[in-house]
Amino acid sequence: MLPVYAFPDSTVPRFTLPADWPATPAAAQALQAQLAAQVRTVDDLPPVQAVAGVDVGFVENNQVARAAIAVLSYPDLQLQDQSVAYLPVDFPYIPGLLSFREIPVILAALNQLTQLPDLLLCDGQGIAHPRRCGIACHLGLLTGIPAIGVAKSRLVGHHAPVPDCRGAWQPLTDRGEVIGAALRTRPGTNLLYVSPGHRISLATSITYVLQCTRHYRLPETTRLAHKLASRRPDPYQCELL
DNA sequence: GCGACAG
DNA sequence: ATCTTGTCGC
Repeated sequence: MLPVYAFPDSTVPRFTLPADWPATPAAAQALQAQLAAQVRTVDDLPPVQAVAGVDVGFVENNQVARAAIAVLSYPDLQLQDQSVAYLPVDFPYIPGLLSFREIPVILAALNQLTQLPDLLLCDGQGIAHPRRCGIACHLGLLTGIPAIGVAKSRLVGHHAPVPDCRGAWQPLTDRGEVIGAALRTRPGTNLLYVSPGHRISLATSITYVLQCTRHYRLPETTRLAHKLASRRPDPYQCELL
């Protein structure tokens, strides 16, 4: 029997929200301008042995946010660890300010992991954002973990038509700069919008997204996290709501 | 003023 | 995101 007093392990880092976490859209937008300056889009990642997919959903009439994280081994993509966390919602959904609504519950889920990933695949944009600070940038900066933005639709930017074959892509451009890629991960389906979050380049981001994609449009990391999330919570966790 | 607008 | 059955197509 494991001694309960030996848990949680104090050597595992605990992520917390900064003391100056914004409470209003105006404050959030101002903070993004500061954060964007700290984002690094050059490759600076360790040998990737574990990749995590993050998925956020809402329950209780959208009053409670639910974050699910699936950690897979890389490159074999076998499930290594998982966690689901819940937290009351305190910020509205505003295009461009998604991270302020989802990051609190994501940090809670990360803190429940036994093993931290070397790379994060986030649902949403990286620098393909009006102020170049999508949720993947924000999460990458707060955790220090290299992150990639993998969005199912476009927030900003434009691109040329993408051939209907897996692996094809076109640069996503906005105000004269390349901010990401419109990537085809599967023929006959909608594109994926990939952009660097933090500590990774666009080219490397595309490579990892393709490596994490098998027979479906979405990466296995995201699919497993989503499956985890939609799974009926056990009686024990129901008591916490 | 009129569209566009991650999840 | 979420509400939701069947159905069109490879």
